[in-house]
Amino acid sequence: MRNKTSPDLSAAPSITPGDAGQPADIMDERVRRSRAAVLTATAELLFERGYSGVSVDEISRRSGVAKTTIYRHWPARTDLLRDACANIGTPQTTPDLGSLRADIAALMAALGEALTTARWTSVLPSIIDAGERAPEMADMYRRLQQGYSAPFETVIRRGIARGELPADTDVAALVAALIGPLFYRRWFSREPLTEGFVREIIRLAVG
Amino acid sequence: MRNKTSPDLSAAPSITPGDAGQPADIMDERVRRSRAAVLTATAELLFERGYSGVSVDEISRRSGVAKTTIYRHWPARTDLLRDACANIGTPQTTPDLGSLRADIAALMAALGEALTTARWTSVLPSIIDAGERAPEMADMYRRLQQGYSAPFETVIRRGIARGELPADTDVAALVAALIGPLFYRRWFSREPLTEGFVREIIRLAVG
DNA sequence: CAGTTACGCTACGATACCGTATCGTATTAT
DNA sequence: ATAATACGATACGGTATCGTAGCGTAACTG
Repeated sequence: MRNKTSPDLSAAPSITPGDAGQPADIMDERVRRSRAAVLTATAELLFERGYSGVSVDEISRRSGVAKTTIYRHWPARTDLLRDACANIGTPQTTPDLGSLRADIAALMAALGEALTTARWTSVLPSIIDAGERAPEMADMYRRLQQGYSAPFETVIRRGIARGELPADTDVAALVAALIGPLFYRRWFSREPLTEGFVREIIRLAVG
Repeated sequence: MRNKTSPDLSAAPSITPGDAGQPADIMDERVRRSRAAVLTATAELLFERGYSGVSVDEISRRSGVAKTTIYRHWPARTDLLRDACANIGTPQTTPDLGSLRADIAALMAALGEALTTARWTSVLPSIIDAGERAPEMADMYRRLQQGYSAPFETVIRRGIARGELPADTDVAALVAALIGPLFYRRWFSREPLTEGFVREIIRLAVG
């Protein structure tokens, strides 16, 4: 009845790209296993070699999933890479500790920790590079980025509402003044990202 | 007498990598032309496709210089790319306008201008990506980076000497607080980098 | 002007990669 | 159990790399 070449995921309309239209618990067990193994191996390779250094053949070798099977799930290499990149990053939660200073301190400490320890930080430049030329990669990255900036915006807006910041505060600029220097240290100046440095940046921005 | 495969540059000891041991005015005219054409085409390709998207064959096509000639000048693709990358960027001068605020304003305006207009900004993520895995690319990038940060450090140190900043100012952190947010806007958040934004960042850092 | 030197061209060999086709087998759902 | 479905293995065809070899020609230098 159906096309024989691609796993059946048509029962529910496709929502996310890369054919994950079916909730994971209804999905055929074999499909779930293959997809997970492939995405894990892809992430691993991304960490090691960056976006442009990942090949489907190597993903197949590393994951133990046949290359043909990979192409049954993702129509092209770029679709697979987009899916894999969309799931990297350290999920951030929005603190609510009662004061702007405390919330900012918590967010900045978490960000500093992620930037110095998380493996995905080595991939990000290559993802941004891909986004410089591929609009759909830029879209995907935008969502990743907002996962980091949104909590900052939230706590800053709360701070404004509480009167801890002027009503005409430039929220986006303040976010940049907080996150920017940390990113700068990790990827551009490559100096050590210490707690003292983070404190100093906080002091300058909302001191 | 000599090896027939590689241009003769042995009269003076090699100083810079990628065989530019000979000053440009003593160099054989043909060598000078070839090197220049290749480096120009390479830079062009870097702007268009990023570090990992540049191939020697395409450089040869684009520059009109035979691939064999390219390999007579650079032993490997990576050496050529390193040379080409080392010359991108907008050379920065260190202002001396009498006050810290004026110097900072001048530097930040120039940086903001470069980040919004210069073509090399699209290549930088791929260079940083290369540096994440290749130490010699990281070294090359470090020199590029210092071209931007050094003028900031200079004017800040002068400001400290003048008493415009506390003697215990964390110079590196202040540089990060100034440059970081601008870099953040250009490559990470991709929001418009306006003069108002630059002013706000300056105000927060040295307000 | 003569000898040296750099260059262009073509042709390689080797490798890596993308994406597809085919066919038989194993697993899952019904 | 049985039919539907996903998977694995192998083998492709096509392209794009990297880097080298050989040979004739053009250009520069002294």
